[in-house]
Amino acid sequence: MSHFRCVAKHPTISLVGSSCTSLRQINQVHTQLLITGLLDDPFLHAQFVASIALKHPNLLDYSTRALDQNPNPTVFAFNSLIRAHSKSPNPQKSFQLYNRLLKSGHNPYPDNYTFTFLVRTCAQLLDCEASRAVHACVLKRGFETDPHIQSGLIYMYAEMGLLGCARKVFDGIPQPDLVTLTAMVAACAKSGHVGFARGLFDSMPEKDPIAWNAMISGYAQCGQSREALDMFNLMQMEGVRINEVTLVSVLSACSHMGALDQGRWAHAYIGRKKITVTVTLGTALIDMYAKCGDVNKAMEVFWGMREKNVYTWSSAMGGLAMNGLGHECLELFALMKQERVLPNEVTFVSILRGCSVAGLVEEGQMHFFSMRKEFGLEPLFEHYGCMVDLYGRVGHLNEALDFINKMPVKPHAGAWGALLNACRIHKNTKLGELASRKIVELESKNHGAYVVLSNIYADSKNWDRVSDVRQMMKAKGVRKLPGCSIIEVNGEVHEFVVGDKSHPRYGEIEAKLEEISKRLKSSGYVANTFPVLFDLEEEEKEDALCQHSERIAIAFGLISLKEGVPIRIVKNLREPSVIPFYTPSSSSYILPGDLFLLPFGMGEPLHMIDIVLKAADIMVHEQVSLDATADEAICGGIVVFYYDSDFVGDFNWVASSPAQNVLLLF
DNA sequence: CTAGGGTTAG
Repeated sequence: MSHFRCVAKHPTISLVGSSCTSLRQINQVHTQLLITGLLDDPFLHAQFVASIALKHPNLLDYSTRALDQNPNPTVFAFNSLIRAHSKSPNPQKSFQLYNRLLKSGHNPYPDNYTFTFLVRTCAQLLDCEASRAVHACVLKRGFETDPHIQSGLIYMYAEMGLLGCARKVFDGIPQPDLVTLTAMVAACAKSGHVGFARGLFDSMPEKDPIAWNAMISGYAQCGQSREALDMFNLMQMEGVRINEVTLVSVLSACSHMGALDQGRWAHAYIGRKKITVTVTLGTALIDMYAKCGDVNKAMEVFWGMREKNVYTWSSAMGGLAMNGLGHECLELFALMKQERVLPNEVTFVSILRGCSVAGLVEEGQMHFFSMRKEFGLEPLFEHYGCMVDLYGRVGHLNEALDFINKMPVKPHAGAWGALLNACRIHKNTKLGELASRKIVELESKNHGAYVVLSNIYADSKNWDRVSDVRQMMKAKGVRKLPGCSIIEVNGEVHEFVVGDKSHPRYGEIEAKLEEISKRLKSSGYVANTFPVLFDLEEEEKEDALCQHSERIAIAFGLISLKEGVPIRIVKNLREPSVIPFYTPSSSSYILPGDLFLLPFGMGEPLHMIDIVLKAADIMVHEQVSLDATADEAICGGIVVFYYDSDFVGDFNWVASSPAQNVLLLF
């Protein structure tokens, strides 16, 4: 039988991998191999098993059964199956194969290959017990010096959040190579120690594109979007090859900071460099456009993709919901089912949000129940939160509370948070108190609960209570997250916090701020100071209002952007970001001095603010609730028009949110 | 004949 070994690839067997697409064809080849006795050769048998296992992952049972068709299967055959199973939906089956390998006689012992695959299986399963066992076997058999296994172990421990273990492995390597170093960089970043990752990255004697990608995605995953983009610029300056993965991380960073210009640039770059838009890259583009408020562009990318997976569908649906297009979100879900793509938990978050923004309570309930019934998906905390939001937004506060009380799991802060938010929208102080108390019980450092509660009190002009909350926050050392505003100018991102004087052009900014104030006052503007900064004196309030980070960012936009260019301010507050969009327009029905904030997500505090500049007079206000009456909403120069279908033809609309009956015009 | 590091949605 040794003469078979001269054959690099037996023609019949290579047929199985390359041109057999159906089970029927594989069966035919298989039968041939059995009849001719070729499968008796362990070498050819292994080749056969390997090619089905790796090229037809759906037929794993088939290839596993084929293992028995040779009395003495080789380690290679076992390894191929273990490897294939490690990537399958049932990775634990690779352990069964490993046990069979151990029992299968003296000659096939597990080798270093076997363990690289088993380590992968552990990482896939996030199984600590199994990881310890596999690691122990590695040590027992002396494979711990194999660099493939070392990097695998680092990856495995990082996946499980055991950075200490990853580090132990790493420290045991006398001369870590490029791959193990990159694995460690990624491990540190994944565990949130991105600064440490950077130190390690900088110390690397050589870096390839993958190492750079690890660093960039590390920043992006830690929420350090700016650093991710900085890193990307550095990568370009150093002339490192940029690939698809780089751009996915860059787009993700853009999404999180609402950097539409940078995102568009990345999109153009993909086109210019003829980079293939894979499913992953396409999904990242959809997410970027949707989160930056350009939902039309997001959908354009979506429809242009020929391959779509759950991520793609969920992102698009989530993007539609986020931009107030609840009905469209649900239509897309119908289409997704038609295309036989199975939804997962994340898809249902998008669906429920779609129902929520469209105010479709019953449809939301229906989907919530169908999750388990139709798709076998157990609702997670997020879904319960969405349901509370669904009831709460339309004003069914008692039902929302009822839903919380009947939750089969202990209500989490998010569920109470959704209720609290609904209480703010529908001005229910009593229930709001309950909800915020619950949140604080669960998360004592949750500043949001205090802030919203104090907003509820401020709303009903209950100043004593407002001050109580304030005192409580001080006593417990709860601090509000500093809000910051980001503005892009010529692709460069500038960040401002309240009262920020650190910008190199602050002198000009200050002059512009004063000019704005004067012009607004001269046209009769009176600062609307009561909802914010309640513990200050009136003059201080007004002063503080002028120091808002949005205002500073706008002033900077005014001095640095050309007239007619939209000023786009992105806020960092709270995830998920809700981002509106703008359309520059030449027609103007509004007087100069008006400022347009385009809020999305009914009753949400503004996370992202788009400002369309028509004239140099601008005023900005912290936030506006969509539940405010039109009169209330027109404060601080913010104009929010309530939607009236008769208006649509007359106005050049910027953004509309039919579910909220809000139309924003300029 | 096989193997290691980087990627998307909440």
